[in-house]
Amino acid sequence: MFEVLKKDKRTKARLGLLKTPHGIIKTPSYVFVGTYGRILHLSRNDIKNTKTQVIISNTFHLWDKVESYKNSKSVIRNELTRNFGKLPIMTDSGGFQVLSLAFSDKNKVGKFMTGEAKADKSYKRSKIKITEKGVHFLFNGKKMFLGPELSMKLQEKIGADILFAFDHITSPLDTYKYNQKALRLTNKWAKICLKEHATNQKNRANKQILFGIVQGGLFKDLRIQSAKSIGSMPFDGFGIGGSYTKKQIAKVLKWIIPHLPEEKPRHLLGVGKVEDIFEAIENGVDTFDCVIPTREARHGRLYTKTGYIDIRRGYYSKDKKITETGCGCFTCTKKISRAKIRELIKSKDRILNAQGQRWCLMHNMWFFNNLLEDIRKSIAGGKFKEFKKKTLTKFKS
RNA sequence: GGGACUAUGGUGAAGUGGUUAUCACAUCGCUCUGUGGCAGCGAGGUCAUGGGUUCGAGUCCCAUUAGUCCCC
Repeated sequence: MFEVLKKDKRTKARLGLLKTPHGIIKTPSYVFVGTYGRILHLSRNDIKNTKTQVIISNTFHLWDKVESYKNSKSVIRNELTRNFGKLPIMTDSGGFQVLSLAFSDKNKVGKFMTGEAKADKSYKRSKIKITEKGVHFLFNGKKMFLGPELSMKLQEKIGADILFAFDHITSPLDTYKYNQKALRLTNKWAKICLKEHATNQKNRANKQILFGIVQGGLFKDLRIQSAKSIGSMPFDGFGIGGSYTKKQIAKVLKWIIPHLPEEKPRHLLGVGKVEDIFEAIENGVDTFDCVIPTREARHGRLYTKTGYIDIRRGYYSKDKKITETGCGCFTCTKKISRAKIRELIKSKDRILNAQGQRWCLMHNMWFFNNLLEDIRKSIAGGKFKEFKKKTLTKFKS
């Protein structure tokens, strides 16, 4: 299922192949986010043009579909394949909603996650109730419940290639004691997920892959404890979860990675700025997903080797150059100028605006896929460190 | 020559005389890390100019200037 092709001599970076029922992922690889089972504004052909290898959708957001297609098998998987193309797909467990729904205001979640809201006492986990069995919460005025068994059942029906166990994420604002409690639940739920998963896979032709999730917040002993316990369970791979204040990702990874089995793949959940990618890979991460390339594309931020540009700025209104000279993305190859992209994305017309977003999406996704391709080459050539230094020196964030 | 109307950030508009002048678009700046639908947050006006009335004027009065329209 997972094959390590080469290990970097100076770092923990590694080159690998992650084999799934719907294709092989060359690792390290970026995983793009298609929460609702599609990438907004992109057709499967567009996605193909971005060299995307794998996409992650969200169980929580696809829940409705599972309900409505209760009796017809593989309908959702077929729909995902229709939207994404024939690609390996991951599904997140819905565990993250434990956090985001608890704070409902989406703008606050970010702050909550990065710990920037330390002084604000209104950040309380007040809108949900977490029990031994899972999480009770209100959504659109409806009382709902999601737990490990249900998450596994839903994920089985959605039909992704790689599934994640239902975990309990914490925030940098949570105390040691709270993290301890959360960790106990994550471990307990992990076992339930494994059991449920085994049952679900019995009659499946193409077995789905299941990743367990390491938690433990920003506490070294809890992280190590979690890596050891989750790492010793018979998962196919491991997700690394949590939320971090800026620049703590590498530190946490250094605690965890030594305690995870070498032969199994590791996925870092929700992280993916350019600098973070290098830190993650350097510390032994194989895949990672993040909304940054797609969300920022929709907001008009385009990535280049020297940093990003905010294409909506007036400065670009007469800029006839393509986004980046030498870029092989569909947008740049089609010679869509910065001025044109700006004109479209600034448009109040829905259709035109969507076209602008599409050009940006294709550029950014290609940019990140290309970067990862270069990283893979650098590991293959034994020059990862040099490539990291060269790239980050040039790239100004 | 006579009369009417208008004059508020870059643009277009709102503003019964009373705390830090409102909105949209544009501009500039910041943000986005297990997203979800033309993103969010923030900055820049002292209200054409000069006087006057008033405790207090963008808001009332006068003059000047500019523009639009009408009459001769």
